[in-house]
Amino acid sequence: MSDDDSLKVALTPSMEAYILHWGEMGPQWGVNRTVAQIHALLWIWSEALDADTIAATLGVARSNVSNSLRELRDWGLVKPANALGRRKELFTADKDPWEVFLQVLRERRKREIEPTLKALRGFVAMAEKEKSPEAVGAKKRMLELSELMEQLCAIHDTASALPPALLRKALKGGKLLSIFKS
Amino acid sequence: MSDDDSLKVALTPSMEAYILHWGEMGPQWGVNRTVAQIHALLWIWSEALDADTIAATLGVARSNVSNSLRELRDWGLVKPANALGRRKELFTADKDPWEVFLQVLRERRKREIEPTLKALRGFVAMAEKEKSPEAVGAKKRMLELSELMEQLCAIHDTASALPPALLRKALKGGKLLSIFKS
DNA sequence: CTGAATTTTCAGTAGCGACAGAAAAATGCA
DNA sequence: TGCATTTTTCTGTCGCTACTGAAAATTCAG
Repeated sequence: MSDDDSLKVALTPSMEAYILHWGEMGPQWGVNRTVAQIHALLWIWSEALDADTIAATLGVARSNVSNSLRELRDWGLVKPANALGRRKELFTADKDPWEVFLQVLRERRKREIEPTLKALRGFVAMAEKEKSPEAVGAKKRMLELSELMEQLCAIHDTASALPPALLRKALKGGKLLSIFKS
Repeated sequence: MSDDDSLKVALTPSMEAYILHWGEMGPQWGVNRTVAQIHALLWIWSEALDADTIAATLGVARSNVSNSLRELRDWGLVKPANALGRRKELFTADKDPWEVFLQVLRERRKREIEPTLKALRGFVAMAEKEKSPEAVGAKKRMLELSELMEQLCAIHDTASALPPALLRKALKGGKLLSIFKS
């Protein structure tokens, strides 16, 4: 706590606890601690914050904040808020949990699922030339896996084509669940 | 490739490519490269393999395989196959992509979602005592987030209560998608 | 019970990513 | 256009995790 306290934002205990917890979760979701903490801070704090304030509040280097903010922008989770009359840039995060969730889903699909699916199809093509029994079984499995991924993508496509409000309502109301039971 | 080649299993090019790719994906899903590679190998290979063979095939230390296999057993992704008359233990992975996917879902829920949900409820309780406008907004958001997680858990519960075959059929047939459109 | 085969644990190492701090670049007001 | 403010890039360090190889423990045949 040797930082410039004058910039710090006054976190309540619950906010601090939340930010710390989120920071621990981050690594398991493919972003590092600082990135996750910054997102947590911007998500929980109503007003937009500038980079220096974030750095002071979280007790990390200014440069670290700069890099982390870029990553969050690449993820589509943080956007610049225009600073009326302010010199410093301000940043905010979308506050709607569903939007955040769906955005992470979109991004992970783009970054991981799609490339893997493409690679998988390549492997299947490669396996066409391989005639051993082992190779035949492997090819079959790789094909099944790619089909699974395609199905998941199709579900995602349909769901994300809907107006968000409708999607949320459908899931909340348990209407979705009924389909499984019929 | 200075290992004992005599134990190695003969991977086709497509298998090798698949294992390498999976190894790269692993870290983004919360397991390290070796763990992911071993799972890929056991998944793609029809017969059960012993630890030494795995080590030789992947070119990693025997002890590394031992630890990784334990982790995979903890994830419920690999199980010992009884070695009829063999001294060495053999291991296999479930070959069904859907089963693997659902198992990962189950496990991640148990390890990450549930504890976070519990923590979140604690934070909300903590926030009850905090009366500033900022704290009120934060509490509201944390509550919304916990509700989102509860809904996702409910969907997961319903889906996993079904016989697997039925679930797969529902998803494949696109029946699921229709609910969104109505 | 003894000793070989096998697995697990342990301690040390190496490599990689996160991070801080300094230097460079960019921005925008006078 | 010059200068102060702010942001980004760059370089080096630190810490952590994955990994190896060796030692310890376990298992099992004879």
